[in-house]
Amino acid sequence: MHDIGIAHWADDLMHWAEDIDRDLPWKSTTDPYKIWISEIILQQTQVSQGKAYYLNFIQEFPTIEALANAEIQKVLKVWQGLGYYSRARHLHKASIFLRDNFNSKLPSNYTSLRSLPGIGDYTAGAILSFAFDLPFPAIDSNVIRFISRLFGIFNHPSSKQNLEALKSKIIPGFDTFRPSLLNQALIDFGALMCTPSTPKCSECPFNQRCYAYTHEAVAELPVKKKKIVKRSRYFHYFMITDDKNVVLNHRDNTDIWRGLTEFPLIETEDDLFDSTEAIKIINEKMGIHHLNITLKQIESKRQLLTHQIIHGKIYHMYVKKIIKIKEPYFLADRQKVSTFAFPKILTDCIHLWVDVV
DNA sequence: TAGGCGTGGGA
DNA sequence: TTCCCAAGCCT
Repeated sequence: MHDIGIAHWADDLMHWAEDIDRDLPWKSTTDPYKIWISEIILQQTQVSQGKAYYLNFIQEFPTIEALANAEIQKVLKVWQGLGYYSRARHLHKASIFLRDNFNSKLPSNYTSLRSLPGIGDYTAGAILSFAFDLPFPAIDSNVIRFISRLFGIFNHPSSKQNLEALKSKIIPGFDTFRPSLLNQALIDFGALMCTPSTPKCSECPFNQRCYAYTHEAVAELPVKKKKIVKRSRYFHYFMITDDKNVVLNHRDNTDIWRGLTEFPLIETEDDLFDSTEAIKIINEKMGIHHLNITLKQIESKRQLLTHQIIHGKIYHMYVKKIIKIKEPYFLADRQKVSTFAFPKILTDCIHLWVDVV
């Protein structure tokens, strides 16, 4: 492995960081709770997208207790549109555990933090260093990219060996620099200078020492993960309403958008769809018996997920008066609808109905 | 270890 | 359009 010596590169990194002032709301606090929330929100999420959610989240749930005492539905609602909803469920679950077992405080040791749902190696390091200034690395994709390029680390990206190699470069730096500052500098450098595409090599203080730059391997590092194969799925949603209510369903625990709310759904193998089949299901599974049922397609949307392409069609069906509905389906009026969290593919249609008075 | 989990933005 | 990837974690 390419070795340039810890003292000098960390020294230069910290010097670079002196001039950096990213005005981000979670940077001006040492409240472990707020740091925790910010780190969870920023997982696989760009700062530009997460910032507003962070501000809103800590306003809705200013403390661990407030979060623990909230309903999960409310937490998911605040999370709506951000994606990776297990983050919200884990936050809620962890906050309840902390309220009941840790006096509503985040622990300041690695083992306890790591045992909380949703907190992995990176987030534990981030909380320990940013909130408590303890010497733990916080190795996110920014840091992986920067350190891999600088030292020419070609390990398999998801191997334990790779993580250990990265750690071994960073940990000695804590002898000299405050963990919070060194970790922040590493992340900022990856985010602002050593970017994924077109990094600012010409103005980089390390360019003459950087393995990737000097070996023309910037594009090869960090080592890329295997390409994801996306599969297509075809969702047919039925927005069944009368003047007051709409029929809804909670998604179960075995698929995407777990815990979110949606319209009754039929999934098919392709885009083709038999409406007589749908009406049969509406009659039998929902118990809606109505003469002269007509379905009108009102929307066609495509939603790209990490592993799936959802081809969604939304049909509207107006029923003069929905008397009752079979489980697990349930009815919600306009006011109640706004308390549920919907996947992005449905939010426009929900507004279409809710906003019509 | 590999696959799965959302959404948005930029090249 | 399509692809990559973004302050990862869980199983």
